[in-house]
Amino acid sequence: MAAARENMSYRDIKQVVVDRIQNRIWAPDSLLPSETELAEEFSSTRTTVNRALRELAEEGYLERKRKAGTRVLNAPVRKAQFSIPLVRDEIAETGASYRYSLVEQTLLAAPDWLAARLELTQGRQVLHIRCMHYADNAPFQYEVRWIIPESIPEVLEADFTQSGPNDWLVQKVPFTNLEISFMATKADQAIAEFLDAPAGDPVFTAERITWLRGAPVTLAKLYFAPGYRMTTHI
Amino acid sequence: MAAARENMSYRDIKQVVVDRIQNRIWAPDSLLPSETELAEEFSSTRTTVNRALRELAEEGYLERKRKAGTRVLNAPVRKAQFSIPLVRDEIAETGASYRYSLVEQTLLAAPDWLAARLELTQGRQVLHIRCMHYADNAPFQYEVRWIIPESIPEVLEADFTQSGPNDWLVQKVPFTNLEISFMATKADQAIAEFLDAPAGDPVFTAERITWLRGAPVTLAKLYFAPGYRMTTHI
DNA sequence: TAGTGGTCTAGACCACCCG
DNA sequence: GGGTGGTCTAGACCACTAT
Repeated sequence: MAAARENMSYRDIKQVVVDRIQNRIWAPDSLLPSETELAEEFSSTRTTVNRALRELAEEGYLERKRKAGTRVLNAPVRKAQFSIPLVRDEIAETGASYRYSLVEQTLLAAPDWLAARLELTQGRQVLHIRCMHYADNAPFQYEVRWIIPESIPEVLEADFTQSGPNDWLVQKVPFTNLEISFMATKADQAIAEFLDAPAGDPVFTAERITWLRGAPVTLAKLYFAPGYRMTTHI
Repeated sequence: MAAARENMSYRDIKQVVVDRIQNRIWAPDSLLPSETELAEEFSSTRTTVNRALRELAEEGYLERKRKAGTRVLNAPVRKAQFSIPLVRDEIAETGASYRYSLVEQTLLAAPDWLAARLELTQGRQVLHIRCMHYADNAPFQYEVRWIIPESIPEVLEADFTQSGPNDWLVQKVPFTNLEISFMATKADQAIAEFLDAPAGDPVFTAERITWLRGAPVTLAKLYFAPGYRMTTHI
């Protein structure tokens, strides 16, 4: 069968390994030859084989343990990757025009549920923003957001009438920790009105919490217009 | 400031780079020093620096181009990763007990929408299965699935009374291409009944299509019980 | 065309952990 | 204890692309 070929790149090796897994030459739960042996078979080096196997492990095909060796995973715990783009970009990518509109901006005391969610001490001041994102003038996403000025004081001077808090935050808050949840919620009166959907209808919802070096910066609830699907291929 | 240290691993280097990005020492859109320069600063080698920067690029922090160099990304197109576990495992992880129950199993001609969705020629025979997954005897997920026997003939002999098609497919279909979508749907009568929720309520729904070497194998619609959230941290 | 990242080689030491 | 993967080094050639 597959005789040793010359000049196999780590990509080639990945492909061969995946093929063998898919064709059950290496069945689920079975042990692969050691890196050294594979390097020999592929007339390659252990470094190159290592990279191939390491990436396949990251992709969920293999499990690797020192001494134990490399094993084919049977559970397809394949990792789905979603990129979480800015609404603006998400809309632009479909070729539609993007429009933003501010609905409300107020400074208020953090409601209890928010304080609990973000682990704030009570009575903290927060900036509350509601806004809309349109694609080709049709409602695309209704955004309800809370920002903690204590974590990012400049926000009190920011102007959200022309562009959304998302755009602003991206410029101000470099890279942080995120928690993203997806769920289905029932459209209340406000959501229904802004998304132009019947009240009570199901709405695909994302909740996104952002931290900057341990301090909570913002919580956003993103309500998507009816028909929205989040899709990925692996 | 940070003087060159000895023995920095690629992990250390990643950490330093992330810190510098977060502290705006390397601002968004700015260019990093070349790998060679960084290797010198960190008293390391280009290989090691390369691995650190490569991984950070995969994680969405950096953009790398030959000749152009390595640039800090400003758009936080951070990639959210979700693992898509078997229901059984997902339930087990919460510590709850898992129970499976078959609702219906029929062989029928593929409905038009399914044929279109899977790019089947019309009139193809499909196995239709409906089943339930319970966590601690409470409804957790209602599964509606179609399997194409032509792609995997053994399915006609399989027994789905004791365990679900998911478990069976995992054993039979090694690794394939997946398309996963998430959306919010409205509970119809059947969904409502099985999930023990009011009809018309929003239901978090996953649709999963699996291919085996280009041939469509199965389409599954997974309806989650009220309150379900899919969450990830990055 | 020159500079950057992409990749490979050959070798080494080490950490982990199964038997 | 010994074999496996994890990582690092030092060097090389190459592919791409900005200029």
